[in-house]
Amino acid sequence: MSKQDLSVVDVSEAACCAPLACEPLNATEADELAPLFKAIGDPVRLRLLSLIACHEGGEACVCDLTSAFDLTAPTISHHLKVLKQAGLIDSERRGTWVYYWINPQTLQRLSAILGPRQAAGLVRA
Amino acid sequence: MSKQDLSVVDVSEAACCAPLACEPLNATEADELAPLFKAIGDPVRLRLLSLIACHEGGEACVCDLTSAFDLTAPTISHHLKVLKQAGLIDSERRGTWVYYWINPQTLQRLSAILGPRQAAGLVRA
DNA sequence: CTCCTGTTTAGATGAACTTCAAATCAGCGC
DNA sequence: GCGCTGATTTGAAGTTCATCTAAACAGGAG
Repeated sequence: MSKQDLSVVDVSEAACCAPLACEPLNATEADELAPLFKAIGDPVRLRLLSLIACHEGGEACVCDLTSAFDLTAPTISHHLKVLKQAGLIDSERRGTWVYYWINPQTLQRLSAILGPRQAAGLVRA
Repeated sequence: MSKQDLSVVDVSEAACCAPLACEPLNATEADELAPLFKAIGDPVRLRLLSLIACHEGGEACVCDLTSAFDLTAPTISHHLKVLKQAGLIDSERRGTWVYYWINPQTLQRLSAILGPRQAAGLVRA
């Protein structure tokens, strides 16, 4: 708590246009960001993320997800854990079932890093 | 101007909000997209991509890139190959040096998938 | 042509990842 | 309590990946 709360390395959000194309990521930033992309760099996890995001109410229980794959429950559970540890999703147990939902902030952050626009509505076309 | 005409006007992709959050990716789409994310899911490759994107003229030669890492030239070459095979960058040899540049289309596509190009203004602090 | 620098390929090794089966944990109903 | 269903953890097998060294390839200079 030396300075303000610079908790997460947030990539100079306001300043430039395309974060990734504006100034080179340093090793620290890359080490922090790469695992997020790696987490969605798997077909199963990408589909899981999509299934959760699309599910009504914005959340889905594991049983719904498992039935969409030809994989065993432990495998799905493993992938969900990876996504959760990356901060892409969150979960909560309600009675018998465990529900997962998307963390929009994290997703948005990744999109912003890759994509030029979106930094502000005033960005030139 | 029958109703048929209207029905033809399909706004499947324009109407929705966030590709990933709109309707679930099927296995084929996920199998196609995941490798792209996996390609940038490595700290070295993410930095490489950023270094290339930021370099003046939009392109960088391998010698510039190699010097930014504590890795051997073959390792850098390997990572560049991965990025190129994913369609994220392209390259050309000019005399002694080989130059790499970003393929903006691919990058934009990934950003669009993650980023809810949602109508509402984004976070404006 | 021969050497030298820059880049890529080939092969090898150790770490990480995906997946499963078996076991364990967490609620719910009898 | 006991058993049942849903979900996660554990341990292990097979595969993929990142990285290196050594060698090959490409182009320019002497």
